[in-house]
Amino acid sequence: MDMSESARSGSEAQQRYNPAEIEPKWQARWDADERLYAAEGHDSGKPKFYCLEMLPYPSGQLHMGHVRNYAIGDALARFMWMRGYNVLHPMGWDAFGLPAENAALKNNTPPAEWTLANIAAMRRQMRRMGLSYDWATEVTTCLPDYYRWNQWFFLKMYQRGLAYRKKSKVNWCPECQTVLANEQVIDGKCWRHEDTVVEQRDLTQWFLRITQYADELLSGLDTLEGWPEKVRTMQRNWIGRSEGTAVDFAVDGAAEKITVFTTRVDTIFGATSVQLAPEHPVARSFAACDPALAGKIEEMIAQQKAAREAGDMGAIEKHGVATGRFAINPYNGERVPIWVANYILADYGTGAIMSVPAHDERDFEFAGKYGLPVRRVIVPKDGANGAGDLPYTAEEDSVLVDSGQWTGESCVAAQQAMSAFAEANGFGTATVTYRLKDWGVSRQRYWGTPIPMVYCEKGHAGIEPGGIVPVPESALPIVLPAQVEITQQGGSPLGRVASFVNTTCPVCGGAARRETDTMDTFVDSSWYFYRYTDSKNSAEAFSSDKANYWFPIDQYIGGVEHAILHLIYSRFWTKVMRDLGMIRNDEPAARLFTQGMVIKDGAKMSKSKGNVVSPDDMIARYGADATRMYALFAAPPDRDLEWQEEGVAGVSRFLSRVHRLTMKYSESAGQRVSESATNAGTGSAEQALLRKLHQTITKITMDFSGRWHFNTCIAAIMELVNAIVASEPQMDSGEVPAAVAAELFRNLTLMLAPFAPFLAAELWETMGGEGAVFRVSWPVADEGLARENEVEIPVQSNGKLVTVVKVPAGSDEATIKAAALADAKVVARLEGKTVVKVIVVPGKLVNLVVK
RNA sequence: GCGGGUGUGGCCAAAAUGGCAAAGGCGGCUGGCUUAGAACCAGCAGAUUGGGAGUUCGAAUCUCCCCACCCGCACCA
Repeated sequence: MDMSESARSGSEAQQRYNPAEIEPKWQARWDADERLYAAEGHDSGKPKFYCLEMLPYPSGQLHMGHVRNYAIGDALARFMWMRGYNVLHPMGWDAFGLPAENAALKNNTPPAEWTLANIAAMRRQMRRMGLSYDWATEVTTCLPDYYRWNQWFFLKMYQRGLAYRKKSKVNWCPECQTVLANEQVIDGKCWRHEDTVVEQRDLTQWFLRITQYADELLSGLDTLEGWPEKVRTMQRNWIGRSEGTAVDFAVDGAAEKITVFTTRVDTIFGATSVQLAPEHPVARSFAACDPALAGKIEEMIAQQKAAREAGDMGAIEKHGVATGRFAINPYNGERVPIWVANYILADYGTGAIMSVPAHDERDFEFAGKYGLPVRRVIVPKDGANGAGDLPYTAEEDSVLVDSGQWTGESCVAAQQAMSAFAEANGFGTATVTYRLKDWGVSRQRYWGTPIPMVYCEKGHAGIEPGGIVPVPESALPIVLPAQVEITQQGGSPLGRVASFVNTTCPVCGGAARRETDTMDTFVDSSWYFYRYTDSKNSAEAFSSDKANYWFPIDQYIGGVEHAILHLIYSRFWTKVMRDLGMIRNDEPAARLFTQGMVIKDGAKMSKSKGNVVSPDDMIARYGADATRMYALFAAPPDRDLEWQEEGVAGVSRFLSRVHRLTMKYSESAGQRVSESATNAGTGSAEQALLRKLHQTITKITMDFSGRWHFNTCIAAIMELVNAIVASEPQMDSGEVPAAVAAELFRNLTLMLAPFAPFLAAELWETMGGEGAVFRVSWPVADEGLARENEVEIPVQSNGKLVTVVKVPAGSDEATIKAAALADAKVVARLEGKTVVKVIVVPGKLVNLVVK
């Protein structure tokens, strides 16, 4: 009652919290100050901190996933500034890609225009959110000053044999009208069109030799301790390294041979057939003189295609057909039948296997179905001969039987010995196979980086007619023509631009045609974070000095959906740049954080589900501070977050409470704290408040350095504010001195700054604080003030609470025990019983074990 | 099938190393202020932590089994 009166009788300073007023005011000031969020030079004397969020595709609209991602990064960047770091916090645009072409078709707007307008709109939204980006370092991947370096890298890779062209079976998305990399095919569907089945086509395409780095990409994962284990596991699986042996089987009565890949060469004496993929060349050659077989193989291929299109490869039953031909096992000269089977993958290993039913689940099943013999050649070391059920797949503590000269050896030893034997006798070799394939980067699209290659029509010395000639570096960038008719069919749109296609050979000066495919947009995002360190450089992609200062990224933040695609390409690119001598780091990011999804009504927000919440609406209704703070408060950042508008309203209410309190006490809060608060009086209310304050500082500081449970940080701030509210009478009466109030509100504002920067800036100014609030030093907890001087010790009897006794903080075991046993309730409880044992945990509890 | 994650009041969620039957928010309820509502303010109620067993003086926390949901990978030789 006093309170509302004083609130009403208060001055203008007592206005209500109105984010619609204070946020634009601060935004205007921040926008006008280019140096505000600028990183300092290498000589700043401060430790560096590179805080990075994944750059968005400029669709034109920020969504809640972005808001969450950027709220996390922004809180961290501001905190690190307050901790005295030199922070690089950039933002950019992953601006090439198909949506711009689709929009062009739909609205008849050129992709460039559409994209740049979207970027402007989203930049505006980011500024409205108060995100602390250094816009001077902004990178836009669709501009020639950026993509010329894609071209430059491509040339470097070509020189080193890392970029090459080959004809192969590729994934084709009929919707995108372009090929896709393996990583971009999800369950047989396009990563952008989850209902579109990806087809297989034979095309000549450009590839980047990522497999050359397969081993390093794999072993490097072990060094990435700051990455989520989940992501590392996903990448390990994706790379799919597998050690084994390639063994040549001669085809009986023919010159051909079949090379099989096996990880269990030790079981080869148990091989009872050889199985070929339907597409295997030897299968084809058999089919050529066997129409019945040819028919069956065609059927198999057709069935597989149908299954893939139905997205249901698992449902297809394993089946095969005997070719009537035989292969010779080179270890024992045995003739085994050659089959063609639908479950053998043409593009893994050699597309052919030896089938060992006794020691492989799948071979066992297949042999059972077709009555192929099962021959046991491995037994447990200590078990009786032939003991145990088949298939027997263990390798540990197992030995070979019926395996010629290797009989009696352990599996592991035999694998090595038998590989060596094959090598020595010229019919095999130890081999490593990867699931990872080279990265197909050609796209038959317009809106991407032109591949800097031409085809010399007549050819010249060393180049056959139509041969590949790289464009010289001095001719870069190859600029994307502006006037292009975008259509949905008929190959790359660039192919129809005569002025682009027709050129001259840079070597012989004769007629030449330009490559009309463009690069996969994942090329753009593979190295953009290096460009941030030197985004205006027109002489090189970036200066090594600058990159070496800022890299590795100290914290990278983004969605887990990029665990394979973007994050494996980026790691590859980093290693290539290192080998080019441009950087020293082996990995792009020391720490990676993958935030959870934003969910609404139990499902991921999506237009098709109609459950999208617009950030603009939220900001208009509750303000940017409340919106972003809610995104941090509603769940730990790594978990999925259910968007509940009432929750945003709750955060908004909390902020207005902070505003009201700070305004009410702003005069005292504005006083310089002339004497150290540790010398303040000893009133219990003020002590309690100061204790709470310093406990809160400790907690938040800890959370920022470790696990980032911002939800609990914010909850802790709420607790502090609740405690202040509860002590309002004491503050009004002066029982809590003004100096203490000043200490409280000053620190409250500082702690709020990473989460609600607009309000923090406003309150800081009101209190007469100097400079930008997020460049003030982060508060340091005073342990003496945080410590309780008296602690409550629960006393249990057999684990059940009996009472609570108060003892001075730091009391020793004996004191606590004595206090507990002296308590009236305890005495009553113990009547007629025997205390068997007393457990005292100093500072924690007392547990009496009684009978 | 394999790998990873999650399960705490009506809802979102918190609880280093096991230690007061469990923070904070939303929602609900009561009261104040209001012509009334909104907003605001004061206060209240509400959970034996998916199920079961075990270890322990003591378990949301450790172990084992089971259930549910989610996310990766999936005929990889």
